[in-house]
Amino acid sequence: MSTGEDEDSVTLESVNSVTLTQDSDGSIILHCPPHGNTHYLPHEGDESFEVTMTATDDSDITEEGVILQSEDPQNSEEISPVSQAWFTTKEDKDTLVNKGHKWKQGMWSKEEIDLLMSNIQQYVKGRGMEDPAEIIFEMSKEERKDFYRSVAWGLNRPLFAVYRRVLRMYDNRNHVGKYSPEEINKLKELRQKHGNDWATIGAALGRSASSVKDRCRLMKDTCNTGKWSEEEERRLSDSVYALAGVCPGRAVTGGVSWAAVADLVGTRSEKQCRSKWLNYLNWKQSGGTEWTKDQDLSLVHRIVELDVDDENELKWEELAGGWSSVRSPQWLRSKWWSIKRQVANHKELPFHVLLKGLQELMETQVPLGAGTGSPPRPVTALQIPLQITHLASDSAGASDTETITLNTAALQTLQILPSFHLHPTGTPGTYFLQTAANQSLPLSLSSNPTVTLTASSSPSSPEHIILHSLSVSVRDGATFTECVNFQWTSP
DNA sequence: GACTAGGGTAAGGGTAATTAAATGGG
DNA sequence: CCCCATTTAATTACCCTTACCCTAGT
Repeated sequence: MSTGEDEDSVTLESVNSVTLTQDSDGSIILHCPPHGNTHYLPHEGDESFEVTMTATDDSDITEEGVILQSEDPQNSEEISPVSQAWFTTKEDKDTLVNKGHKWKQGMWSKEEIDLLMSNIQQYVKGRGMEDPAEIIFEMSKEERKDFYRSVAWGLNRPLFAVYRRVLRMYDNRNHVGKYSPEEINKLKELRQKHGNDWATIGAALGRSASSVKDRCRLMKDTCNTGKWSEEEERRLSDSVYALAGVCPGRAVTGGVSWAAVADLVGTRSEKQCRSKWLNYLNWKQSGGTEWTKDQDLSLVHRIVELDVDDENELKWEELAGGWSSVRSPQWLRSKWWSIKRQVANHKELPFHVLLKGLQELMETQVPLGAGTGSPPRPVTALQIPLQITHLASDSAGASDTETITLNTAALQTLQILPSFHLHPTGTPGTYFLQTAANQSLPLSLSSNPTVTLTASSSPSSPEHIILHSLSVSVRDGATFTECVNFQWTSP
């Protein structure tokens, strides 16, 4: 895409209005004022017309453009036995999985957290209380009897895992942030006095037990920081190979006790050893080659091929196989993260949308992340192809409603910004809606948003269309809520 | 007395985000 | 050589599981 020409056309900057222009090469450019005035101005129909963009996937649309939601599949589901017992053993897990039950572990997905929170909310509301912390920390277990069972509904995790997460989530001494130097000193003192009684130490510091425990793991009185010396690196490799019981040069990416390694190394903590090994030494010792830029795309391709719905279904051990430039599965995973984070709104995107978008972008050489120009680090958001069936530009003056069809995926990634561009890709009818970063719209997977633009042609220059309003509505379940409604005043 | 459900702890393997240091052009 | 913007290495806050322990009730 010829970004240069686009820049040129950004000449038309009316302060209080949004203009949609089309330049010589056919690019359509939409401009909003730099600070996005959002005050409401009820303008009547004078020369305006409406463009309604309606999200469609394969579901049906009513005449108003409101899409009927296909039934929630979730309701019909049985309560999973996984979430109803306090299982702790591997055997329990295996028997349940063999019976065909889902068993989730590892990091909680956003969906799971949302479900958990809403379960808690429901439980609390049902009992006429307002603060879940009351139940969790103040009630006796008799009083909260079925609490954990209830909130675990719909989650394919054992009760104890749910229980853990709830405690962490509502313990306000658990997300305190960085330790100050004073805290560190106090922590060292307390450690001397109380040993590994983390609960006591935590109470004295106003931190959770696990927080102080973790902080202590990072510091060892004999620890070096900063760059590793060659001598240290050598000790690390020797220790890892010795403890893993393999001959030097073989890849080792797990199965060693890092605490034991750290003891042998002497000058580094277990965390430092692990990190150094997995992110550098393992690869260096086994004669790895440098990772090249085009392997970024190869990685995306390989992930696409796996065709999984959820990112945490990816098996990094498998993905890491086959290339000498990969330092460890963990390293490859962080590589993926750095690729993914170039998309400003990656967190809001469903996995398959993100993947597809990334692939398209990388294949078409659209630069990600940093722009080429002088403005510092303008992180671009994902560009989403937009199917535009037709756009009203004739019949200036007539109040007109046009429907622009775009897929749901596109709208899920829409970000409202001071300025965004619509520019054609060469294929008539296919456009990119490109927005810049920062203000993203929290559209969820299930939402079917409707975008409405109101605009009018400019009397002085008929080829310019002034955008008066832009609103986005999102349906969440049965309720239809408006989540963005910008109106701009005319000059 | 053994057994069990529910609840709890410390240790240690992890991830994700931030910060510090190195690097590569202009 | 300096000045930056990026990239990479190191650090750190926080997360999750495992392996065990405890207690009240049966």
